[in-house]
Amino acid sequence: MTADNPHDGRKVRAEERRNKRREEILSAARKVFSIKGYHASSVADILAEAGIARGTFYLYFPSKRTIFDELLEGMVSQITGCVRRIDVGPNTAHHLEQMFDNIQAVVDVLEGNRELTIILLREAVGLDADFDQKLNAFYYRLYDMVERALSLGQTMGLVRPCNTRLVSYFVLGSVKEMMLQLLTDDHASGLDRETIVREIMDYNLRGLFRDPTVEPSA
Amino acid sequence: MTADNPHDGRKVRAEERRNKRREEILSAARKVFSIKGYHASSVADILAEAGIARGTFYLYFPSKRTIFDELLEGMVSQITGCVRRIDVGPNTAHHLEQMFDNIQAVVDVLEGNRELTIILLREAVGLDADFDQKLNAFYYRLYDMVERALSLGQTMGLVRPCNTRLVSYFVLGSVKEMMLQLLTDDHASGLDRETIVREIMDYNLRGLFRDPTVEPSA
Amino acid sequence: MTADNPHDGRKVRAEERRNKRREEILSAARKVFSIKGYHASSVADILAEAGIARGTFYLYFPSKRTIFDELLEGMVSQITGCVRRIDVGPNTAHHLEQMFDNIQAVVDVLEGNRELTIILLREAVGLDADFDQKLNAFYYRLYDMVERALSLGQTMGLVRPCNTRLVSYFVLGSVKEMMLQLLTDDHASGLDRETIVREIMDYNLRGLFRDPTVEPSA
Amino acid sequence: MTADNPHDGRKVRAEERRNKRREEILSAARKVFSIKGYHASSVADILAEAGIARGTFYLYFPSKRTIFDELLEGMVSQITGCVRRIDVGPNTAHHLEQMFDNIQAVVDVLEGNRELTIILLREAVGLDADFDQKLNAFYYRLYDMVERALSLGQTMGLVRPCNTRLVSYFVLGSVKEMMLQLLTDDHASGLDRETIVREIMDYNLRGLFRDPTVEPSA
DNA sequence: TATGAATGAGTCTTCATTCAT
DNA sequence: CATGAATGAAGACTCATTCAT
Repeated sequence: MTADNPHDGRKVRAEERRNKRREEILSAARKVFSIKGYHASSVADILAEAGIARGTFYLYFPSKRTIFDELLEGMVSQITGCVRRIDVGPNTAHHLEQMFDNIQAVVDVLEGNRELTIILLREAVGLDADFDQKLNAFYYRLYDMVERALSLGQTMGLVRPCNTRLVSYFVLGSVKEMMLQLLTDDHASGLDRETIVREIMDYNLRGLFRDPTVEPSA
Repeated sequence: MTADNPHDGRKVRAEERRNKRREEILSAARKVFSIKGYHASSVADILAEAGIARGTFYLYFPSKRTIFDELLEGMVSQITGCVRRIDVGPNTAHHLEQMFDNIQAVVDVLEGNRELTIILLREAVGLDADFDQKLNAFYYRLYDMVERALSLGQTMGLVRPCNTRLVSYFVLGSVKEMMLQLLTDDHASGLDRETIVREIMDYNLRGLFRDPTVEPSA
Repeated sequence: MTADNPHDGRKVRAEERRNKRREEILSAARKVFSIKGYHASSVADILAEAGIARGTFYLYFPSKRTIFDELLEGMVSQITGCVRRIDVGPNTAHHLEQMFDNIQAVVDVLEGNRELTIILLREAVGLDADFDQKLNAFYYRLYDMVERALSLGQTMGLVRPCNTRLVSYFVLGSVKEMMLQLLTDDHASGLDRETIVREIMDYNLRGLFRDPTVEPSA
Repeated sequence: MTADNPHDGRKVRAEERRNKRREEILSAARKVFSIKGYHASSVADILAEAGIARGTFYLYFPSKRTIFDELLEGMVSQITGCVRRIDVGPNTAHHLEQMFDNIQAVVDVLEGNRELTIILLREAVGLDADFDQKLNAFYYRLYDMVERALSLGQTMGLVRPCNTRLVSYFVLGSVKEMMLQLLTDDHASGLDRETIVREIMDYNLRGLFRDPTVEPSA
């Protein structure tokens, strides 16, 4: 059971090599998908990018579709994972900070996974009913988080009266569109993360706060 | 010269029948594409939906791709056509009204073409370089319109200082996301157009206006 | 029964119109086939050339294949019809004259039906087993005529000993190739019929005659 | 560096297998095309003949057209390659021998590639402008060789005055027709190569030589 | 008789997946 | 484990022929 068991050691190293290979293929697929899109990308493209043989691919992934799923699942869980539920506290600033942190975290993840983000925002829709379902579930979860935050804010008198469901669409939609354009258009980038997040906050909060005297962005 | 010339009459009726058939096929394609997406839809699906034979399809449209293009082009031109450039006048209310009218017009078009809107918002990306180009051109045009309106608003002291490009992404993104969700989710609809437009205006304007005392929604 | 029976007259005129139409279509098909070849020619091409509707074509000919057959049959019977069996007479010159006349007649027919000749020589092979059969029958008949003439010539001591079958291939082959090239290449034409026939005679006879002192071409 | 390097060995054997398979498919296509002709042959026919799956075909050849081209190109280059330009020497016999060798070589190639010859002589015309071009270029080259040989012969006083272009058509035409008939008709074969070549020589030379006392065939 | 819209069998080609080596 | 040749289902498109008007 100890690590110095030669049998286990071999196993471990084999496992490591296998994982390394897996990652290489995933990486190649990520690149290919983000450039050409799911449908325009062939398994052959991934093979070429990864420098492996056809059979090898299917040794690690059961299908083209599966590897795409896995890439997106990873992205989805990263995003879901980086968002923290707003902690109900006594003072406003605290909530704002949490919201700010959340947005910043999400933007960080998106920017840090340029390729996956592009895939998620452009290609991950309309593949088939199965996948649409999954993706919808993901987005619903995000909508719900935003919606609950809004409701909470309304209860606390921080957020003006509004249809929270609709506004949750607005909030996520505005972020999605901006991120996609920023990552896609070469001449649209060049903005630092700070600016981006502040613009998001300003845009959203000034529209959401009942009390216009609050100044969210320092 | 009169319409009751039998020859002309026959011609006219033939033309009518032809257009009717074309519309039927377009309609079938619209439905199929909006449900299954471009790639998952086969010409056979369209034939089945339209109740016609293979050859008939190609009698009216040269390819699967072409009919898809035509559907989207129609949608794009409807949207582009219903938007009026904001007329620069002396008083704020006037501008707001114009903006309101524009948004209302767009929302009307989108709601009136549920299937096409779904296609436009979900599927019309990543098909191929050619089409992406066209679609980008369309969105750029919209971005520019919004951006120019924002700049004008800033000049006139109505709009707070902001990165107008980024904010144009926000504005369109929020509307796109909301419309897609509204048209896609069965339980999310049920909102009347009035409410939707007012929410859009509130959400956007309260974030954009420098003077928070303005009350855009009556 | 007389021609002035109004009913018969109408019938006759109808028959005439019908034949005229038939000829127009045949003519259009001839042109189209000779330019684009059988396979590259579509029924639509013929319709366009003839200025008729799809259905009309099938009112006169049961299929694309049939009209092609008919064109070639016409050509074949013209050729077969213009060749006269060599009349066995006592003197050589007479035979030569007959041969000369035959060749001249064939060349006349071929030159007078440029389009059909091209079709016959280029396209009328490899269509399908059925047609190949027919065409072979036609050529066999020609081979046989030449072969019998050669045998006769040998019996009469005019033709040198040779494999008459092989030589019949040579004779027809040389004429076929030349005609095709002459009709096909624009810069190869310009030769008058006289020259062509004399060259054919010289080429063939000087090789076939045992007695080299004979001077076939005047 | 030696051949028994296991890696190289495997590579070499793989290459061999690939070539073998290629040849099998080529062979199947050759057979199918020579029997049914290009247009009447479907890729499915070739697959059935070769005993392979659809995909396999396209693994070795990009299209039906391509494999046909390759077959003919091979035949064309074999023919072109086996013909030697007549070497200008002082005595007649020498020239005749060279001519004889050339004809013999061509006949050998044609007889040794029965199927390809049939394809070349029957089908390789009227496929499309592209291919007709190629084939014409090939024939023009042959015509030119014959024509130049004739001109040379005329200069040397060996060949009687004649239109060398026309006669080059005669010469090639006679050989083409005979070969096609010989290879196509089952009952027409049975002649040995010697006889065939001698008949060709006799037929052509006795018509071309000014001096009829020359006896080309021993 | 003439029309031309409709038909659908037939073909080529692609590409994700399998499997023997 | 790795390989890449082989597979064959699936899909787009053509065009000769039919038939209702």
